[in-house]
Amino acid sequence: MAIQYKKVSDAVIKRLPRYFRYLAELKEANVQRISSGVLSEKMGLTASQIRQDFSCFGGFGQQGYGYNVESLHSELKKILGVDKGFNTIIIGAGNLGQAIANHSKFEKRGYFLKGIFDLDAKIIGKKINGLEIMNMDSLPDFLRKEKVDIAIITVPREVTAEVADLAASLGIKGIWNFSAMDIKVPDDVVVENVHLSDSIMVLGYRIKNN
Amino acid sequence: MAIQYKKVSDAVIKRLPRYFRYLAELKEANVQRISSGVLSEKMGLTASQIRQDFSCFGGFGQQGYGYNVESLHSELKKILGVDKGFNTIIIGAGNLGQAIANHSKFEKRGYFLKGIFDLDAKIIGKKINGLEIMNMDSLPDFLRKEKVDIAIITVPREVTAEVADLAASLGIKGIWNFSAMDIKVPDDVVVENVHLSDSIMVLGYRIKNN
DNA sequence: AATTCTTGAAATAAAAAGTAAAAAAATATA
DNA sequence: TATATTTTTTTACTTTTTATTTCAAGAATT
Repeated sequence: MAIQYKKVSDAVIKRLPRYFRYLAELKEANVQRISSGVLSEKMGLTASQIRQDFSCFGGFGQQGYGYNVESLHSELKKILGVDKGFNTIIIGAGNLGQAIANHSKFEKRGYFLKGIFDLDAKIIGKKINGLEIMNMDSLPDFLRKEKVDIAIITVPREVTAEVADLAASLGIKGIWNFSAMDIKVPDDVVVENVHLSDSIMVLGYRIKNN
Repeated sequence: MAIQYKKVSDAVIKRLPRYFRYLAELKEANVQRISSGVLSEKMGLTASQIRQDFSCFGGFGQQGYGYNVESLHSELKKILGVDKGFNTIIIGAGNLGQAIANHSKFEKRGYFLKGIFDLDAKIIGKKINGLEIMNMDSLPDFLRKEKVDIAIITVPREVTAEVADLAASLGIKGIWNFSAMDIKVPDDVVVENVHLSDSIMVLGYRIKNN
């Protein structure tokens, strides 16, 4: 694990994927080095903020030179855990669950889909992106055999709590929650919410008040 | 438009949909009134924060009584614009676009899908949730005829900027951006990002550092 | 060798967010 | 009706978080 001297602030953490995206772009464009000043213009941040952000994780830059794009990109990869990758399962093979399962980009970026589960007998057995939808009943056995880090929960509201509890009790480390509902699990399980309906409501509010 | 004396902070705005959800639940359960204290326990916030949040938009409560669930819910509805609703279109009818189009909950909550557009000749004409996927070419005409507030952009990275510019130039007021890319549009267009890959990376980071 | 860049770290400043508490208003109770 | 209680509203305060500035030191370039 990366050495971390003090707690990194939330704002910084949320910027990391964005840095990662820009670095990937620069790498793509065969840019070898970049200074915080140039990057700041590209990203609409201040140079000093960028330097401070990176310095939370150690000194990746070099005075008089800037940052090496390739190596900064791979540092970010490590920080985000994308280098080793994460195993995932999807629970809930509805529209959204299937869309995520089909989203090949996630595989490329180190999030490996190992299984898809649902309760609906009508779709169990159906293949999505090469994986058969399995019965929820087989989830405990499955998780005992496979090491899975992340459960992607795309089930209806009503069963969300139950599913989250189950996943947590089976040793899942993180939940990516797409249900319009708050999840309560022990502290050793991390929850990241994607509340789509909340998100569009915020958009609506901002449109009204813009 | 609701009277707004001073700028409401971002943190408050982001909590509004959550309040809205909880109020809906209470209404569902036929709860008539609720005090900030009781609500705070339910939601894991302090009573004082809840009162302060609501007071940004005017006094909806009554001393000695608390908040009337029904009327607070409908106030929130107005604040979020859900009462009048928003017309939307989806640009990009891939996996994610189709999943969103099929997500009937949005309709119920005041986001009305008026059209789906794509470039891919193979899927143009196909019906999703009762709407035919239209050719991007017809977008300008379509937007001249229909009053559309929100463009939901679910196209590949490469065309995101172009599509966003187009939508903005045609009078769209808000963009719900699902592309893993930052969008730059004039200030009269609001952008709300749902960067799924950013979100899962943050989850990964947190798992590693939990 | 001198000059120019550019980082990293510490200190500072600013902003945002949350908490607390007094004042006011309505309700409930006796 | 008077009084006690509840609970909001509003303002002020505190804390936390976030961002900026400054500057010494190191590296590259000329």
